[in-house]
Amino acid sequence: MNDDTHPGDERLLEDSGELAAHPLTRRRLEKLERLREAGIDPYPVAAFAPDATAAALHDEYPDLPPDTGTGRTVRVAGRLVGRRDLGRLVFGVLQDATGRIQVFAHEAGLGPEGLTAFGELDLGDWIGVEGEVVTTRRGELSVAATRFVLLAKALRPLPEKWHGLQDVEERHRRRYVDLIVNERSRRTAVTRSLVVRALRRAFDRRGFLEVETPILQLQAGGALARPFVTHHNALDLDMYLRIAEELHLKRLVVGGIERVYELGRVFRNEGLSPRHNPEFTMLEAYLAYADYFDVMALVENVLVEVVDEVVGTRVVAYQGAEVDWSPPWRRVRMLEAIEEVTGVAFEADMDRDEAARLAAGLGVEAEGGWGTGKIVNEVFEEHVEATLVQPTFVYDYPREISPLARAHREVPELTERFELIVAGRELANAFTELNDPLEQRRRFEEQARARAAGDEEAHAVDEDFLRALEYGMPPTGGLGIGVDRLVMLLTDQANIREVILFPAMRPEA
RNA sequence: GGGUCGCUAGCUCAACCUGGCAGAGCAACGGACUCUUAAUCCGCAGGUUCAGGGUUCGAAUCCCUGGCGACCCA
Repeated sequence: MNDDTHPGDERLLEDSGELAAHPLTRRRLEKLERLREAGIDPYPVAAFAPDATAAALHDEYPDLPPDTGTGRTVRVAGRLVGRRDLGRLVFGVLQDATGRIQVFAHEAGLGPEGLTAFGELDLGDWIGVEGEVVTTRRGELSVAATRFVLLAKALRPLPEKWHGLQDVEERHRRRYVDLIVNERSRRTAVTRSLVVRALRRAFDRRGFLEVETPILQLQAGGALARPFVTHHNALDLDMYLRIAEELHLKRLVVGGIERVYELGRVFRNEGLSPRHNPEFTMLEAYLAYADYFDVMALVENVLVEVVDEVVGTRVVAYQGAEVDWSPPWRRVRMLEAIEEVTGVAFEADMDRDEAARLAAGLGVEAEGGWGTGKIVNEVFEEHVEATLVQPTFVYDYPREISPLARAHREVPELTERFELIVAGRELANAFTELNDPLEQRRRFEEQARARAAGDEEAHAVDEDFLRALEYGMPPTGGLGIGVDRLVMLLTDQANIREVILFPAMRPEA
């Protein structure tokens, strides 16, 4: 290597912008050009077909003694992430999708020119290596290269080999780099995929039909949240990104799909926080002939299956606590849970001002538009939710905050709704669905009044949904599971951005 | 929206409190080395200290404004 300029440099530099401006990347650009001059394509097509992976080799030869050959020739491919150059002998570290394997490069295998070329590779380059599976004198399983191929040249340097990429902002903005150098990020991404697969399998096995419903909607309903607005040019119409899957899935139950689910992205126009990303993944499922107790059993069974399949143990560490997913999970009525923690006994049919007075005693100031139900819910969220570490079904939620849930069979101010709380946060939300179209209309109208009074998260009246209910929806139980939160719980991640590969970020400065 | 903290070489971090030549390790570059495992050894190079403004003889450092991020609160 030297610093002489080479033919083509001028054009190269013009084409490559900031890469040419920095010495580290400029050297790589120059190397790229020299490869081309030497007739080597730095981005060849289908240049190499690997027939082995790092993990498979380690699995197959776990106990090979040091300094041993196997007589088996393999082709491995991946990114060069480490190199120890001893002159006439070079150790490389190849990282593929399954793990890492050492490459042993010496003259006996590659010849002098080949060895030199191997030494001139940059960390980050993709290569393919063919050679015998051996162990070195120190016992490291390696591929003793007899041939290697450059598969793709890397023009930017990798982060530090030991500490990796630590800067959280940079890890999220450059997830590709994060994944290259941070094992935990890769593991989290894999676990997420396993969780999603296990959820699908659990619902599929129970006879649920997976469907896809509109994300672009004329009206965003099914949850109490503000939607994103977008615009359809051809129709010259403002449209909304969905905030839930609920109303369409229940239309499908009306249509006779008795077990239905959707696992997809929903969008809520709210702030960023360690637990909120504006787009996140929700699984909603509906089953006919069921009530919320049936749904509790379903949620418990499904999630235990997922935990067993993905984690393998039922006690899972989360942020210093131990979450024991072993069923049965505790079940407690919301009002009882509040009394248990605060010592204050709210009643569902309590006068609104009395509820406000009790709440004030607990440091929760009721706003003007809040009724008893909303006040009670605030008290629960403020004082109780965070105390529920082990999986807990909290049930019988106030009607006021549950416009789509069926009224409680005994207490009219309540609904047959539950939330599953784990590690102090809501993981699932479910209810016996409200299928009385006239009652649903009244609930929508209550919401419309709240909306008119300034509550931007209040539910809008959805006439077509009401029309669907008017055709008759069977008794139905429904549920929603926050998939991102489930993944957080199973990967011990405190921040939702760690379980979303490309989390929402403000534009770079 | 408010508060606290952070942003220094490609990466990981010092120097900031107490203003006085901006440093180390890794990566890179030149060299040595046929069994390394964060290889080792010798040498060399690398900076818009997030941006802008202010104070000062002098600012990475102190002050102000802004940007991005983390955490807490709403």
